Amino acid sequence: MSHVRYSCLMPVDRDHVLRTAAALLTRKSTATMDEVAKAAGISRATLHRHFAGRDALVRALEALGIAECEAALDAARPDEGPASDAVRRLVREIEPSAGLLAFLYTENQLFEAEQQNAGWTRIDDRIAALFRRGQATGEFRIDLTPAWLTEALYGLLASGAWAVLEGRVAPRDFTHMIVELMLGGALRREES
Amino acid sequence: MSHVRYSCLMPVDRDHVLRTAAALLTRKSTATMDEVAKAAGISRATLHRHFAGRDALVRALEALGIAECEAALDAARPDEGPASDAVRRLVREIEPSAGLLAFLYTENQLFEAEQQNAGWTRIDDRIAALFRRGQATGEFRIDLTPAWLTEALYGLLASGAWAVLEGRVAPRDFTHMIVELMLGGALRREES
DNA sequence: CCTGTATGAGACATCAATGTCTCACGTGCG
DNA sequence: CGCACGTGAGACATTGATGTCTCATACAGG
Repeated sequence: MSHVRYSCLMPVDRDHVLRTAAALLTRKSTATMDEVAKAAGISRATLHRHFAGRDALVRALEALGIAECEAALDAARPDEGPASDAVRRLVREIEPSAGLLAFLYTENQLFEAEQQNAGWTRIDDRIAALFRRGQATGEFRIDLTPAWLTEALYGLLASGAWAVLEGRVAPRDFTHMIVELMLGGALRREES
Repeated sequence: MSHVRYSCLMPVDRDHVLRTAAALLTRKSTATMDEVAKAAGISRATLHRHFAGRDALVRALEALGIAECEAALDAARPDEGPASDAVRRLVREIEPSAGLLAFLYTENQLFEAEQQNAGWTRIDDRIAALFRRGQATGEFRIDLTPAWLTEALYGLLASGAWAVLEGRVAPRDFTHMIVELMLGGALRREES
């Protein structure tokens, strides 16, 4: 794994293919292998050489999404300082992956009875733990369960990604919109 | 259109088929016509007699979703009283349709360049107007745009519907969880 | 220069879902 | 009773995506 072999005109960059596929599937979750290949600038044959099939591609995207989520969680230091600041850091870190997350979030509805990737459970637990910590310190209200807050955060990330995609929200406002709604809600606060 | 003809054992109830389909597609958005027919307790042939194809079925579901949303908006009286109470009424009224809405919300990602049903625009406008009214009266903060609040409400409704479906949230808490997060956010309020 | 390797293009079979059709059955109605 | 109507079951062709294959090409390295 130390030396990479470059051979032809364009030595297919697995990571580039995955990111292109993620961007496409975020917009059109039913895109065909042919469309994914064209979007990545490679032929369908080559795409199929690197990912055995559509399933394998989605699984690879899932693995990428999990990896990015965990990296975001690590970078957000969810155990340090006020929980609200940690939530803000988390959303900021996770923003670049929001589109991919939105795709996987809806795609996961397909994983019905099957065992879902253990990575998601780990991420769910870490995020729920953050909200639980905030409740323990008195920062967060306790009538909203950590599980729901976690789920809601996913939903808002997906909504935010789509809203930006369709031009209903400015990209630069993404983090602010999500964090402020998530933490403060729509009601105007009495100056505290 | 005044008298209905009953003919055979089970005179297919169009509304029943639609609601069964909605419930199924909420759980498995890729269900086939065969699965939809089985879920509704009719044969694929009969299903196809009532809905020309999958497209027609989805369109019918869209029309149903729009109708239920508008009915919920009417019942919620969005122009009366405090805007926050109106939001609460709206979520309560829309709760039974949340599953269908969640399906349509993700399905709409497919309506890429096509003209989306004008009904959604009308609903978007009415909900956005409610948030705008709340901002005008000083109830709602003004740094979150009405368009984003509307989008976020859709996202939370979908998240809530799925969370209930998977048992992560108790059905009876649905409205409370959504309204409280939407309006108040996760932060604990200073006693106001 | 020659070989190895990965690609692009395209042909091909396969499979699942769809849409269409026919036919037999059972019920309501005349 | 007999007719009309809607249904269920199943056969059938069609379509679109998928997975597999072959072959020509182009570059890298020896």
